[in-house]
Amino acid sequence: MVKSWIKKKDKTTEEAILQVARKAFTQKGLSGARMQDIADEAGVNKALVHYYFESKEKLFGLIFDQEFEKFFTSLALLISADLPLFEKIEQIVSLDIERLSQFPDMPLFVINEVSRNPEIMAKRLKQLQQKSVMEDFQKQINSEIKKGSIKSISAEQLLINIQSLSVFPFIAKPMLKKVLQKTEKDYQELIQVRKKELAAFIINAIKN
Amino acid sequence: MVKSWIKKKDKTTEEAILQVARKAFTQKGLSGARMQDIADEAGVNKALVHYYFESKEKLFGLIFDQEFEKFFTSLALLISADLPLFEKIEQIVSLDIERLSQFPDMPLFVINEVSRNPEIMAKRLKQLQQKSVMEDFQKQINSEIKKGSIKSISAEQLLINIQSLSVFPFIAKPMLKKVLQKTEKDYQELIQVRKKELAAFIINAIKN
DNA sequence: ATTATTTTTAACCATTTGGTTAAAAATAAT
DNA sequence: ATTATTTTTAACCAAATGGTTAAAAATAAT
Repeated sequence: MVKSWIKKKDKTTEEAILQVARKAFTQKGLSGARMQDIADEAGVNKALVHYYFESKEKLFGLIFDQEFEKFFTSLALLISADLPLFEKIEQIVSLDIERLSQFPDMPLFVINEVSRNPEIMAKRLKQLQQKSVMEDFQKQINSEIKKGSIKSISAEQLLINIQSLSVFPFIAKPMLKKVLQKTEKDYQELIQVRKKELAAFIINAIKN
Repeated sequence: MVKSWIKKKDKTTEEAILQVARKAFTQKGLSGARMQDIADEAGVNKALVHYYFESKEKLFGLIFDQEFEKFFTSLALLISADLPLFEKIEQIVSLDIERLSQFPDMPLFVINEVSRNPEIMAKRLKQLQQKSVMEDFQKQINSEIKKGSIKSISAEQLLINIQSLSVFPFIAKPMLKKVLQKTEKDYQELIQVRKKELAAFIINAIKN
């Protein structure tokens, strides 16, 4: 419990715990993760974990916030950015797949914990929640539909489609790997192919 | 522990437990579900749950098998069925969304537990694992590509795309509901719209 | 009716789990 | 150097958890 009026020399212990805890929670979930395991893997006494983070729920909450933000940060900005639609789709797909490659455990973790306890999101929604984001995107799409450059579709359905196609292969990776009998290397290759082909797939689906 | 050489009069108790256990496991996962809760909700003593199903793992295994089968049954058949490609896509999407509407907790449960323990799938893969299913599908697609009726795509990528678009909105439902600020009714309506539009979206994406 | 078998329960048990406490060790302030 | 403060630990604790046991209740067989 760092007293703020005292300058602390290093946060390495606290950070080490947080890092280990993130791995534990994202891989095993709130109920599956064990405080003792977190302490052990961080090489500290369990009481120290409580000393820094009070309770399992508080620690979990911290990590959830960070992972949740990873999910939506920059995505919200991109959705309502001032970019040609097709280019925007390309950038969203590209951003998604890069982000997901970097944090592969994140989406299943967030989805899981929101499913288990939907209230957890309440406070955390800031950007996407702002109506203007989806409204602006809808306007852009309506304009394209009117121009006749794309088929009729709602902003929501299009956004769900993009996120489905980007996120699902990461969420279902262990299952898909087995079903399609892929090695890790094979599967990563498959993802790289997706990164190239996905935007075109989506654009073809809506363009006239 | 029903002795098989004796005819048993009713399976209602065993079935009641199984039903309650399914709900518990699909909603809370293996580590989140509690044997005591299952017993309580089924209105029986906890020892009786063990009497019928031995251990938590065994009970979980039973339910996983059943849910896992829901995920793939009839899908494997459809994929390699002798149907025109576009019609096949329509039927797969239709089957998926009906199945998912009926068992909304199933996909996240299966994906989760496979992620937590990939070995769990090993024994359970029968149909899709048979190479002929994906091979037949690939042949059909190759034939269409050669004819020039669709763009180049691998059977695997197309299958992943279809499943992503169908399954993700169910997996991420609590999150999407909050983000898009939908009531339960709104969201179900959104799913119904998808059921109509999704096949066309996919077909447009690949057709020349 | 009596016996055998199956189903169900209450009472336990050992282990795990999140969490606390008091003291020790390390570090900083004076 | 001494004191104050922060960091870390060992030893606990109560509750929860999966599981067991022996006996009772219910049902079936004779």
